[in-house]
Amino acid sequence: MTDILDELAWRGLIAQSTDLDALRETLAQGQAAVYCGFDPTARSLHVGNLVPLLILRRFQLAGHRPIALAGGATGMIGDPSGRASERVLQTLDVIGQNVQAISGQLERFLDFDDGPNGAKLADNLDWLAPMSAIDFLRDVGKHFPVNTMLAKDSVRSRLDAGGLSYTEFSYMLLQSYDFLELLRREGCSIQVGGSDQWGNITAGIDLIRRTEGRPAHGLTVPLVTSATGEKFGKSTGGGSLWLDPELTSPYAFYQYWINTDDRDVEQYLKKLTFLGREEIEAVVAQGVERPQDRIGQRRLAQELTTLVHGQAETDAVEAASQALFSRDGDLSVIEERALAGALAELPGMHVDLGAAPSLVDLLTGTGLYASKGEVRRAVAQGGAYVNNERVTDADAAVPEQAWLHGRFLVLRKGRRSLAAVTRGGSRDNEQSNG
RNA sequence: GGCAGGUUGCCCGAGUGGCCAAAGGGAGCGGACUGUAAAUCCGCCGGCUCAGCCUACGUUGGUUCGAACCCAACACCUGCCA
Repeated sequence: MTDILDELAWRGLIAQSTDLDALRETLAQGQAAVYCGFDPTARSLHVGNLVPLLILRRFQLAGHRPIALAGGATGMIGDPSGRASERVLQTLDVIGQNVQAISGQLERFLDFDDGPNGAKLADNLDWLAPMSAIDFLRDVGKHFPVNTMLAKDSVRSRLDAGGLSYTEFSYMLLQSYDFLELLRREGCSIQVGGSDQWGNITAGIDLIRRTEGRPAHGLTVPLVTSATGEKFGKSTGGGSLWLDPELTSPYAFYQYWINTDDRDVEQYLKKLTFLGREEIEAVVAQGVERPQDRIGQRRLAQELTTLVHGQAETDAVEAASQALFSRDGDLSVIEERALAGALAELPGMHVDLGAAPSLVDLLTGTGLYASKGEVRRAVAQGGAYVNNERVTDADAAVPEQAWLHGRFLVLRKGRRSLAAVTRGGSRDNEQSNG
C-alpha cells in the first residue's frame, strides 16, 4: 500500500482533516473503508463532483475500500451547506430517477469486483426511510446540542442571510447518521467530501464518538477554482459541465479542458488526473517553454475525456478537433470520411436533400445561436462563418457548391464554437463507417 | 394572527405616471490582438416578418388618453410583534 495521504497532499487535495497522524495510523493498520456521499440534485454528476469521486478511486488504488453513497434520502431534504438560500424541494419521483442515474455513473469510476477492496454503492434511503420520526429524535437528535449546530458554518451563514427551514437545519443529523450507519454496517470510519462538507462530516464524527465511543476521521478536498475566479466546471454558456454525454457532449467536454487557462493546468493535472509527479512536472515544464503548443491542456483533455467517456470517444473527439481547428482555411481538402467523423462529434442538424434553408435557419437550427436576432447581430459583427468563410448576408440561401462533398456544412460562431449540418441520405454512409 | 418592508431582464441592482425594452455593474457573446490561453481595447447583450411590431418589471383585476411606476385582491419572501 502506498501512502495515500502523502499522495493527496502533494496533489493539493487536502483542505481540512481531523488528526492526520491518527488517520495515517488507521490507514497503516490495513485496509480501511472510506465513504463519500453524492446528492441527487440533478440527473447527472458534473465535473465538480469529480474531485471527491476520484479521491475514492485514489483510496481504492492505494488498497482501501471505497463506498459511494447516493443520497436518496438526504436528497429529499436539501443540504444547506454552501448554499445562500433555501432549496426548492424536488419531487420524490425526480429524486428517484436522479439516484438511479447517478448510481450508474458512480459505478463507472470505481472497481466493483469481488476483491477484498471492491467498491460498494449505498443509498441512505435504505436506513433512513424505515426510521420513524420518534426513533430519529430519540436515537439521533438527542446527541446533537443545538448550540453546536448553530455554530456550524453552514447554519450560521444562512442565519445571517435570512434564515433556513427546520428541514435543512436537520440535514446534518441525517448525514451524521449515515456515517454512523456505515460504520456499523461496513466498519467505515473515514469520510471524505468537498470542503463545504466539513461541518457535516465533523458532526458525524461527534455522533460516532457519543454513540459508539470510537474515533472516526474526516478529510475534505478543496473547492477547485480557476485562476479567473470563475466557477470551475461551468461551460462557456454558463451551464454545468456534466458527465452524462447526453447533457454535455464528449466534444464539448474535451473542448472545455483544451481551453483551460495556462495558470490552471498544473493544479488540474494534479487534482483531476492520475498522472504521476514526474510526468506532470515534465508536462508543465514543456508548457512554460512552449505555451503555444498547449501540451498541458491537451494532456488534461485526453486524460479526463478518457476517464469519463472512454478511449474510443477521446480518439474520435480529438481527431475531430484536430481536423476542424488545425487549419483555418480550406475545409474541402479534408477527405470525406474524416470530415464525416469529425462532424459527427459536433452538435448539428440534418436537412432534406430538396430543402433550401437560409443561413439563419441553419445557424439557429443547429443550436449555435439562440435566436434569429442573435444571428443578425453576429453577422453584423462578423462573427458567423460557414465553412470558415464569414457570412455577410444571413438571409441568403446556401449555394450548391458550398456543400462539402455534396452533403456537409461546417458552421462556426466566433473563434471556436462549431456546429455541423448534414443533408440528404447520409444515414447509410454513416452507418457503414461505424 | 398583527404590523412593516420587499418581489424588476441570466445574476446583482436603479427606476416611482409619458423621454422605459427599462440606468449601472457582473456574467455571457462577437470583433481586434493572440496560442482554440490570459490581459487589453471596441461593439453587442428580450423576440420577430427588425426605420416597425410583439412580449416583458410576482399574479389577477382596476384607475388613466397613457402604468414597472397609482389602487385592490391574491401568492411568495424578509423583519418585528403575538
